[in-house]
Amino acid sequence: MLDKTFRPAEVEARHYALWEASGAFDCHPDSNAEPFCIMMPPPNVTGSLHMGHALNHTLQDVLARFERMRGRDVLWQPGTDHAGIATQMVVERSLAAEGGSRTALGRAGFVERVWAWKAESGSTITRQLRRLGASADWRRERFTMDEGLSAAVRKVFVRLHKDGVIYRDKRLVNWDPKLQTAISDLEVEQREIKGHLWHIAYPVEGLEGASIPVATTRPETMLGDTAVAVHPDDERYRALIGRHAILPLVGRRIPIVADPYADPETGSGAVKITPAHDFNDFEVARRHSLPLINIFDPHARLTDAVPQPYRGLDRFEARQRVVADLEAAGALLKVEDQTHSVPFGDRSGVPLEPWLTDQWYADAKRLAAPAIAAVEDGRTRFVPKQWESTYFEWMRNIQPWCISRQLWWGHQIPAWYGPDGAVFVEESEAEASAAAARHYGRTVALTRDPDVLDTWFSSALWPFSTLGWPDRTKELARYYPTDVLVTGFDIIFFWVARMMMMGMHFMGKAPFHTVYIHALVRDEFGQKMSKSKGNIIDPLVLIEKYGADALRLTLVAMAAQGRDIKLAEARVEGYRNFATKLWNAARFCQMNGCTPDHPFDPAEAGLTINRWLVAGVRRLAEDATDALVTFRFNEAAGALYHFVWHSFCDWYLEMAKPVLSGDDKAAAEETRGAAAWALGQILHLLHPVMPFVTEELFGALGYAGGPLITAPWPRLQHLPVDDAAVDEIDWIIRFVSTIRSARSELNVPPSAELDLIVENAGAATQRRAARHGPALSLLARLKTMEVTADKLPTMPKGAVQVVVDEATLVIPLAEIIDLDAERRRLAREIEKLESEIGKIDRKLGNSDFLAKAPAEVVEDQRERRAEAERAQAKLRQAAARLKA
RNA sequence: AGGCGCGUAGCUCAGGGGUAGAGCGCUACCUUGACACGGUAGAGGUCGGCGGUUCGAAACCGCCCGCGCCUACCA
Repeated sequence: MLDKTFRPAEVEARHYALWEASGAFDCHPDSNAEPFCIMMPPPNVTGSLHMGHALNHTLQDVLARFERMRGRDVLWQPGTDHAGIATQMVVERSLAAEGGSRTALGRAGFVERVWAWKAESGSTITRQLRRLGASADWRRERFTMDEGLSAAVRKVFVRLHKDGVIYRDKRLVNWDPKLQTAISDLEVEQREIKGHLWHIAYPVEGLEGASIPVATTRPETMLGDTAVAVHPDDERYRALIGRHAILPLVGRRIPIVADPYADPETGSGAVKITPAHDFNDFEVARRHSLPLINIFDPHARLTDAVPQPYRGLDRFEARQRVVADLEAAGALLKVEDQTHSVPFGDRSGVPLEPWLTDQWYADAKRLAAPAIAAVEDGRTRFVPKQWESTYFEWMRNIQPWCISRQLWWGHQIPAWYGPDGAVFVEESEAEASAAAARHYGRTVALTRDPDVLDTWFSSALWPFSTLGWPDRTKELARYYPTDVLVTGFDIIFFWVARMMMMGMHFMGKAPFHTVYIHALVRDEFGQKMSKSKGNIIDPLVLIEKYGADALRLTLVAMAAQGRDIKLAEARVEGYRNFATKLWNAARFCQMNGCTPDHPFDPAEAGLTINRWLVAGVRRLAEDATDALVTFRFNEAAGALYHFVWHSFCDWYLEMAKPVLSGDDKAAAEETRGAAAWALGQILHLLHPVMPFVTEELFGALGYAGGPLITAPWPRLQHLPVDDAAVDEIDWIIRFVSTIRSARSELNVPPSAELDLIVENAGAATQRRAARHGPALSLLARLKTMEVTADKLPTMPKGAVQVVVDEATLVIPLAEIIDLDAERRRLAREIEKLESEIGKIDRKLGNSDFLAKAPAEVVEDQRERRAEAERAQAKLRQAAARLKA
């Protein structure tokens, strides 16, 4: 016998281990089944499970389990990402804690240390994904720095270099002075900062006492100025164009140039040009052949290129010093408060410096073109569709991708330099040496480029590198292109776009047919979860408290397309209650012999309730299937929740009770089989969302063909939908609800059993009442029920009258009834119907409505009016009889 | 500045040209042999505002207001 409540912890561990050991998660490359492949977005190896992971992997697991049950050969390819910067920072921090440092260890020692860290701590996240129930094929788990994947990276780099897509260039990059590395545009986080706008007077050479005012938010950069620009049409400064200004504090002669970049409306209209430390200024300098003066070292401290007093100062100290000196020199015109955005490193959290360095770039524009086309013509579609415009917007304006990083942890760039700086890009040192020997005509010593690649470079290859590329493996042929990618919108640019580009370039096909973009999980007030706000909800805590199924159902039920999820713990609790409800429904079935050993043919059900049940289950299966196929996860969850609770438990099992304990043995037997069948179908349909509780119940009730994880998905389209049975049960629900409502409003004690008279009963009502007497009595708490086609000649004293269809239900309540309450109730009902009739009359009185609305809509309104009027007449009559 | 999304019950949200929905919360009653993590019945809404299209708009279109996010720029 099942316990009174479901206890998830023990069940989850047991079933997960069984599933994994039984090979249920395994793909079958040799099978004849149609493949279905999902590439898991590899979580950072440093990661631990957060709500975003929980949502992302729940949705993937729902799809994987659904398609597996539908008979597809599912490969859900798992793995982790080496996460260059993040991992290097983690290991550096732990080194620092023990008094060591990266530089003290040296490169080889440090990398070894990171691998040791990975061996010890790198499986945290995958262990946690298992807790969630993720049914990935863990045998195939990959890591972006595995040898195979690393070989793929080298091959891609070399090929793209030979194709001219990858090249080396000296230009401004976003430099992170804390991490000491370049980063890509995407890793820049703009933050609004309250700062100042300093207006500085630059004296003009040859014009005694004249100066040109410039305005800046970064006064320290003036030390690197090499020009002042004004707009060519700006009357105020036209006379100064071609002259020179004398840079205060430095004394350098710098030209005053005309350039449309200078906006007369902004600042003073004259803009200082610091080409080595500003992206716009760099372009201006290029147009005017201005010199570049690099005033920062890699730590963003001032170099020897600035006057003596400032050398070696940190950029923030330098600012104070420069402002003070300008003021002392009388060159500071004014200072205004100004809010402006400042670029910060998303990992380091410090302001970035545009800095001139040699880096490796990928010509993303070239790679983007086929990737754009693939989405334009629908080879890859985004769900929801509006994300396609986000993708297009970025891809069509894509900038060169800086792919080198000055780190130690990552894929070292396969480029070697000869003694004269000639570069040899090859997949191995031996090949590079050979190429160099050919180039120089002799063997030379080569130096390898110390940089590593952007982490996203290797994840861009994930859809094919994990399948064995560049080898032509069976898996690659079978599972690429993959079916659906499930991910968050925050990495469309970082990852999705780059996989599209690399997939098109190297495989000739887009890596997925569908990209399903889900929302962000926020706290219950809509705030982004963050450590600093302290509003993080830990999925593992929720799993422990409510079970993985409850968390999964919550996330799935709230995963409406295109909307963020505001998660409150109360929601998880509510869905945990659903798991308990399901559990108890199964317990009821078990206690009443509604078990699968009782045969039932759903196509041949005899009893009305069972025919109704079959129709309901069939529709549920269709709805759930449709919803999952179209990624409407929330609708699938909603349909399942509603059917199980409000159809199966609230009505079916209640109506089944008198049958199960009744005298009709055949009816009881059929109902036992029907309940068991329906519960079995429900367990199948719920399994992708709630794998643990369904698997447990499936086993505990003795269903055959387990485990459920590999059981076939219900296909019930062939089953009958008996409209007459549906109408009949709807009538029962109306009948019972009407009586309950009256009882409640008149404060009839729930325990009181009533003697009911149904008068004016038509043929259908008489037949239905006769067939469902026991159920009606139980559900409406009746002692006796008398049904007559006639109208009662006299009303029993103190009788309540309610209307169901054509019949009037007369409930004698002489001892119990509160006559005033009953009068008020009737008046209220009549009033309600009156307003409804009024509404319909306004429509029917509109000749345009009659002329132009579809006939069935008009007819429907007429019927509704007639019905309302009939009910109202009966209630009026009842009110009259009550008085008498 | 541009783009995208959102505004529906106290809260969190579905829905979507013809009866206004769910969960939670709230109120009353009920420990009835599956379930109090439960049952029954209820209260609660001019669907952000203004126009337009339509026989009919909460839904479609336009504008406005408010909120959120993304991208770009900011001397």
